[in-house]
Amino acid sequence: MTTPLTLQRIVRRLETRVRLDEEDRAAIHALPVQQRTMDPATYMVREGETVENCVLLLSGFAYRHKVTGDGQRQIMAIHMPGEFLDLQNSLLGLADHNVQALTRCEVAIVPIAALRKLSEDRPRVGQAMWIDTLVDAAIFREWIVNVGRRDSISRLSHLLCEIALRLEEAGLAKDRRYELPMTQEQLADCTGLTPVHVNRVLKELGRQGLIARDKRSVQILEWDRLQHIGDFNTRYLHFEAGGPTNLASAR
Amino acid sequence: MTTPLTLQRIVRRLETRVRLDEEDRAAIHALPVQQRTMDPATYMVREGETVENCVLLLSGFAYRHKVTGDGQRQIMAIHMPGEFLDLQNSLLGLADHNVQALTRCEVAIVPIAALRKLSEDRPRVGQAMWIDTLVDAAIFREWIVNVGRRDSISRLSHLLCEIALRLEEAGLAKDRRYELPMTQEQLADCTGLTPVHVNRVLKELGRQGLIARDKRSVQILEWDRLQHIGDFNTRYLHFEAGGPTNLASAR
DNA sequence: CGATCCTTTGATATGTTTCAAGCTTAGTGG
DNA sequence: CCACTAAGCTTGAAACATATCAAAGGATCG
Repeated sequence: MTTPLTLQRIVRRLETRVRLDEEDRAAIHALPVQQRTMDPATYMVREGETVENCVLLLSGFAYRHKVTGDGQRQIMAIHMPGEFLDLQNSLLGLADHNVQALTRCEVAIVPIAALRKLSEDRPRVGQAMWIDTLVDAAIFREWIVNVGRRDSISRLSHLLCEIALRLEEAGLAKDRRYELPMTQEQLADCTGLTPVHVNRVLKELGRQGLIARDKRSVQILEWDRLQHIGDFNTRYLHFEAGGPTNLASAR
Repeated sequence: MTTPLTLQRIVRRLETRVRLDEEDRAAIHALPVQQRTMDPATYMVREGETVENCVLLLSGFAYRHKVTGDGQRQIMAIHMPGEFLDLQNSLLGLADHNVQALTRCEVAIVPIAALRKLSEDRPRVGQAMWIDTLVDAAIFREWIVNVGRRDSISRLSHLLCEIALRLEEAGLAKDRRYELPMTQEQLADCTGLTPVHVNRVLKELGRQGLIARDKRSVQILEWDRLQHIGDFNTRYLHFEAGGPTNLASAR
């Protein structure tokens, strides 16, 4: 049941922001973990349901979203390998939004009760999980700004910058090139635009020589200009000092 | 230095979501607290600065915001008496947004270091503070939806509903009537609209008999319809079972 | 190799912004 | 207590960004 490799991953994730001691690590290694694979579009959490488990993404992408009364969807976050998905809902009873697999995903599943106990027995581990959710919240805030106050070109530029840096930070991309795991419709749902308009804006970014696309692959050709157009500043991502080393110009 | 009354308030706030024992309470009462009054528009936290203190709002209103590169402002949250203001920034090093007094405020100030230690010594208190920030995050998410996918009438209706319920939950308003602590420009900054348009929409809500305004006072005349127009559902506020008793129709 | 999902493009419609000016209210000093 | 000022509210007309509608062209996968 316990798969050492995935627990190793949890330890690594938590240790990026808080120093843990041997006992902390041991407690994490004692967690009951189950590993699973999920097909694209599988729901990991559904709005209105009680959350029993917490999911750690081992591979693949997932996203949070809500659907409005008239059926429009808004994506509130995208998640990449190494990130916790359900600390957000875990301590709050009923889930207030959906979490869904974007691509095929491998996940580690931990019962909430175990995490809750862990956070009581090993306060520093609890603090690390808390900080993890605070970084999520910082990104939510930036998205409010993005969607509330920037025009369509800035919005998409901002999103492309964020994804690039988060992927690089996670060691999943480099040289400002990556495989975008989303359709244009999903990009639209991230930015509060229509798919049609996303298409036009992406074309425009290409025409201006800022990015190059080939199918789902994105290459940022002019990082500084794209960052400027997207009004993008890394502060809200709260990378540790160090961060993606090859992106000095980004900070 | 320690003012028992304000500490009492912290205990009450934290106890709404996690059961605390005597030792937990004692530890909270041992916190070094300073009380202060702040004029409207005073900055409590400034983007880019290190956060040394955590502020609990005792009276008055405050708000979180960022300013974009071209000088537009987006408000990401408004806070009312009884709420913690800086748990969000506290554990993350540099603040990624501003927190400012909306009205004259009385606040209790606690050094971050003390809170950090408290959360290690008394894990359940740490958990309570964590949950507090998770509720903030839930509200951030709903605001992304509001600003991203609802039209101007829904957006403002939604905001008016949220403020009404949060005030009532805090015992600061009843019968769906309250004093709105914001100018129309600030409402615009909450909803990603222009002040001019906020004005027109408020007029429209009045014309439709949904609300009545007199200066800053707002009375919601038709709760059910306003809630419907605003696509408003309380789930994301994560009130405890019970909640504002006189608002059965709201849940 | 047909079917489905995704992307692209054009024409038109619309909600919201922008600009500009007048009006009201609250606060301040003479 | 009035006059003055600044801040906030209200209204109208024109401009603009983005949405909507519609249809065709690619890609992907069983």
